[in-house]
Amino acid sequence: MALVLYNTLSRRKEIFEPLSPGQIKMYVCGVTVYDLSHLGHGRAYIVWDTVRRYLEWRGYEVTYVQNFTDIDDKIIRRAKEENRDWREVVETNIKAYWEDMEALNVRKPDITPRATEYLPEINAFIEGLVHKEYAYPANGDVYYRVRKFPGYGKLSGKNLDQLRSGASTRVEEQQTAQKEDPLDFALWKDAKPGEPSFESPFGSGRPGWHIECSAMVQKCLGDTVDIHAGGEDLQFPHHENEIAQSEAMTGKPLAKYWMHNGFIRINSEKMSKSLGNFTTIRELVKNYDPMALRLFFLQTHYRAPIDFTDTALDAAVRGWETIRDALLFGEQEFSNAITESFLESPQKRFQEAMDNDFNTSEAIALLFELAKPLVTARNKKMHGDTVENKETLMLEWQTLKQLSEVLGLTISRPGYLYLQPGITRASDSLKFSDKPADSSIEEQIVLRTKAKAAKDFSEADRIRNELKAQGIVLIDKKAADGTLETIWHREE
RNA sequence: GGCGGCAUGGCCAAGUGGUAAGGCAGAGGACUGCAAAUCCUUUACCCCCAGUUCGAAUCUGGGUGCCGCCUCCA
Repeated sequence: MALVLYNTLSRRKEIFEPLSPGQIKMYVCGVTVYDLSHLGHGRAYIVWDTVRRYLEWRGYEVTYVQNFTDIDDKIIRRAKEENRDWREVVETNIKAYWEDMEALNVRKPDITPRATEYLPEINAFIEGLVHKEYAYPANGDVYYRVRKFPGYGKLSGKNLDQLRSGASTRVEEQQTAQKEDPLDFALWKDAKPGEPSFESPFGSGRPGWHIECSAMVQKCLGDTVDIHAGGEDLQFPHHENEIAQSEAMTGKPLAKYWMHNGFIRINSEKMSKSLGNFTTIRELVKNYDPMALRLFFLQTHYRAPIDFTDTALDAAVRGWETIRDALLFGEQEFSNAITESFLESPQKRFQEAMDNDFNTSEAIALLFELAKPLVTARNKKMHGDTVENKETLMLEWQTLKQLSEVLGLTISRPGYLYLQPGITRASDSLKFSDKPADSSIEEQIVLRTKAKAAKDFSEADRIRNELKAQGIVLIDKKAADGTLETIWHREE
């Protein structure tokens, strides 16, 4: 079975064949670090992280490069507003980015180039384009001559004459005046007074956004990469411009496959700052398990839009609890007896799902299938019953664990056990079985049992709630001999 | 105005020619003093119309609705 993925360039699903066997060069457009990362960034990098993890699981050696745009108008503006040095703004936000991604279990890229670290490459790139007459200097700026590149629009399906009408009204007057064509875009921007600037053959200034990526892709990965990915909004103009720059320069395709992730919506509207419906990752992670968020994003196909609502998120939280409980149960029951055995059928179906353009929805359905018997066994144990079919359960757990990790779904608190190993019973006869683990809990259970016998249910419930507040959950059940007994376990 | 995408049960969401995965929620039953615990059972003809086909949620045409891009943006 072959891996198939949707290529934005052809607008079709294509069989994936890397440029060189077994190896994949992957470039993902990163963030502009002028602010904290929001949910949309979270989704994007969870998606690409999952793609990377899956490709590696599939046996490929992946080189994953993701840049930071660390010089740009918004960074300069933010620095001014906060009366800070722009470099400080950059460092603060990069640090925050790493923290957020770590919480979401997004692995670090192999290489994380920053625009300002690649100025020699950027300058050389621009010079090359000027030399080939794909670019021209104008009053300290340098622009790309869009009409010179025949393939312009091939990624986004736009054509130049359609674009023209819209563009003319939106570009600043001054800029328009010095451009040969309103659609031409800046490769280098002339320094303005009081703004950070860098020396270059074109005078002092700073690079345009699009050229950074072209230069960094080439330097880090070469002329052609296997996968170039980013948010769907980057399709035009960013990726279109990258293609124009890089392909004009090298004469080779910039990327074999172009992939784009869908956006997040809030109440069916695009999430954006101007609409004020903007949530940062760290804000959300305060209240929700990051893995629930990850599950939430991966339950929807990566190209589809996601409507972000409280009810949908709550559902994901509950869903994650199921998988988490299954993982924890296995951890508790079987961690001493780990073998490298897995169930082949679920693995195979998992691969088939993921091979089909990364169908994480189907893959997650499989995770739930594996989790279900584990959770049932867990519940049985919680109710004092014995766990049967341990061999099968262990295989299910190991398979679940393995496949969950491919999706980046792991328990973030190591050593954290959901169920206390010992379960103590308090029967109606007030005699305890098993080893007493905590006498004060047992005393409470005895008191509650007495209260129940006296039909003082409010007192019985009071005791139960008090223990519950301490994480002790009581369950009444009928024992084998027909009498009632109370068993307890500790949660979290 | 140009280009593109989507429309599946209460909510979310797979499924791309053969009689609808999964999650969440709900309902009924068991158990219980009650139950937030657990167990069992259970809930869809896939926006509308026409067509192709032995057969369509899945293909074609038309319609309706929603959304995105065309400007910095994951």
